Amino acid sequence: MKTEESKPVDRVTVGVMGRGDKIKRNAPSATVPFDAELIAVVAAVTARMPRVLTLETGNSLPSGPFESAHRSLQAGVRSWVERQTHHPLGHIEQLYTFADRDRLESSGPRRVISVSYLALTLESRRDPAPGVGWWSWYRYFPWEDHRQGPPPILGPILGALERWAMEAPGVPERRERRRRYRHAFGAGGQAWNEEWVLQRYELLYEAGLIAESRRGMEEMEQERDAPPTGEAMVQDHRRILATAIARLRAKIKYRPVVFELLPATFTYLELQQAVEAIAGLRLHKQNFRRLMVQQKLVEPTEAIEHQTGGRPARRYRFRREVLMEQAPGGARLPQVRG
Amino acid sequence: MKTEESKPVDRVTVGVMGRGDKIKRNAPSATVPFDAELIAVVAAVTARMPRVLTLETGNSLPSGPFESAHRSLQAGVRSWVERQTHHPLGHIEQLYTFADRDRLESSGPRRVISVSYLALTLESRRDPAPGVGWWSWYRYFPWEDHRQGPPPILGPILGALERWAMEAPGVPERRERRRRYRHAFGAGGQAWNEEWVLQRYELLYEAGLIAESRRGMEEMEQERDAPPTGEAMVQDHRRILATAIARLRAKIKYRPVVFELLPATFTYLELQQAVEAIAGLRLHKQNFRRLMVQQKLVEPTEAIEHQTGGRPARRYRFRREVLMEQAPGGARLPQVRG
DNA sequence: TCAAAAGTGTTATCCTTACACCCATGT
DNA sequence: ACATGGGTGTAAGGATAACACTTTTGA
Repeated sequence: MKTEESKPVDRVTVGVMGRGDKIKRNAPSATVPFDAELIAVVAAVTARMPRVLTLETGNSLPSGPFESAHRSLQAGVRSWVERQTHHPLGHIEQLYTFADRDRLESSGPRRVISVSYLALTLESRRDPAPGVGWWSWYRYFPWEDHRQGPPPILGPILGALERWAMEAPGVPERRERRRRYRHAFGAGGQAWNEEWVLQRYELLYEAGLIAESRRGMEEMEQERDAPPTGEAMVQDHRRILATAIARLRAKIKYRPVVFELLPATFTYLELQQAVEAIAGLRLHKQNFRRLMVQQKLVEPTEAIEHQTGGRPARRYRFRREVLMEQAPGGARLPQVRG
Repeated sequence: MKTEESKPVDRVTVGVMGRGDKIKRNAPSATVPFDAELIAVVAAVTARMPRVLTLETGNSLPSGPFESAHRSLQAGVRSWVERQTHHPLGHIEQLYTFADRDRLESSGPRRVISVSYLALTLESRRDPAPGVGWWSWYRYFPWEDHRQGPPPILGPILGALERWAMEAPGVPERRERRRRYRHAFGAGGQAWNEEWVLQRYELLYEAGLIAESRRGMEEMEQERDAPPTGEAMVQDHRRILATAIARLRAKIKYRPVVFELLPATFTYLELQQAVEAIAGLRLHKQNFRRLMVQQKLVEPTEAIEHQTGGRPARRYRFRREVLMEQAPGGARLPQVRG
């Protein structure tokens, strides 16, 4: 897996250069130009499931080249998603940019720079294009949904990771591998941290338990006893999805982004269930409410929802003003006043 | 939330498309290729000042084209910074990617994709290249340093912003402009939020108070009574610096990144002053200490510092283990246990 | 001796967590 | 009637903010 390494490159050119000489900033390079690709993770929550908008019946994310007609990267993303899926986007934010090393194209090796985005919307099913659909996140990451407690798939996965740890050459390596997987997956008495989606995916990848990692290696057989580790995606799209999930799970805690995934009004339970779907965790009802009340995130409407299966519930709306207000979550610095 | 259906449908795909049909993803585009540029904000804290590593005696950030020889974007950034400044980098993270619209080059219009990075290091002055140097952040953003209370420059700036607000065509526009600048700058009874560096810069830019915004408009004279708004930089480098400062000010609150800016051991005061330099705020001594103690971020060493100007102080070291431990700051979700 | 900074303690308040319990409705 | 979810109250414990104060050095 290409992970950006942190070892300094040894290529250090030392030269003598005066103030007048222009340092070559932004000089048109003699190197090959790049293709720029835009990739979108479009997320929604429907029927208590977090979902992602896909092409090719679930095998890839909407994506396409950045073109000169696009006014900006964001505009390009919007354009591609709408063209490919007929779905207009609302809230959108940049995720990450990475450069594949020498992706091969018919016209020879070309490097591609990929800029990924995360968009939050409501699922809409009017006029979808062929092959376009919404799939649960947990189809691709079945070990990430802990709403009903640790999912059954986790046992076999931990077993396979333990075997992987034992395969390591030396004793310290074995210990290190075990420490890492237990830490990432909350095994061995440690707590599950729902934000570490990417770390878990990369660990599985490194352990050869992810289908994508076996690509290219011709006819490498499935490891004996390898557990199922979710549906694969084209290229590294699943990795990008993991990045998006991690980002959203982290962000939901300190910015009011859930509301982008909800209709204009909603009950407390719907709100809580949206957060639960994203975090993959069950939350405490009363305290969740109190949190909303106390942070003044919502205000009541006149509407009452009767399709609750119990007592009718008031519908609330997001207080848009909070976006303008102070306090982006917890100010963890003990400021001195005066 | 949509409640019409209660069955957890896991998949909603409309349309007929086999796995074999290919949607045109990543098709080699007929559009112009791009140059990719890497830009680095290299930050350090020395003598109670947050500093940035610059070229051209303070006018630009280290940058250069991404080349085919680079193994990754990060490797490219490291390579350029070391080549241009002879400074090796430690901690590094991606900031943002943007695409300029049609930057003009000698060979005609070409689009450039810029990927910016933030690096944290210790200042070192061995063998600096000519024109290379470290400058205080606040040379570029003099309104951002509130460690001695609101800086004197803030008065004239608010005055100019008020004039800008009054210039607006209609009454509601005037009101809106006033609301925006007061909100961003903590004027009119509102609190200063040190994280909103980029918003403040962009507001000044929009108001025509930033030198960079007057570029290209030929011989547009300095507005009468326009206050000094810091040193300018080449292109949009100052904007990138604003993004970096904002990011660092936010991140320092929930991730232990300050330690990347400090030597291996340090006193509490040095630690506090580094945070103060970055945040541009004074912090409460005792409570700051308590925060460090309680979060177990540091551990004492045997060393005692005598050059304190007062009672000697113990030197501490960062507990690297915390990076591996739980709790990424505040878990703002009331999880249910069991 | 005094300035300067290190370092300790105490209090009131607020936030978080965890329980316990009642309310209103549809079936 | 009862299951289901809506909605309220309260008490313990921990974190935070704001003070007040003592200690130890160098100059």
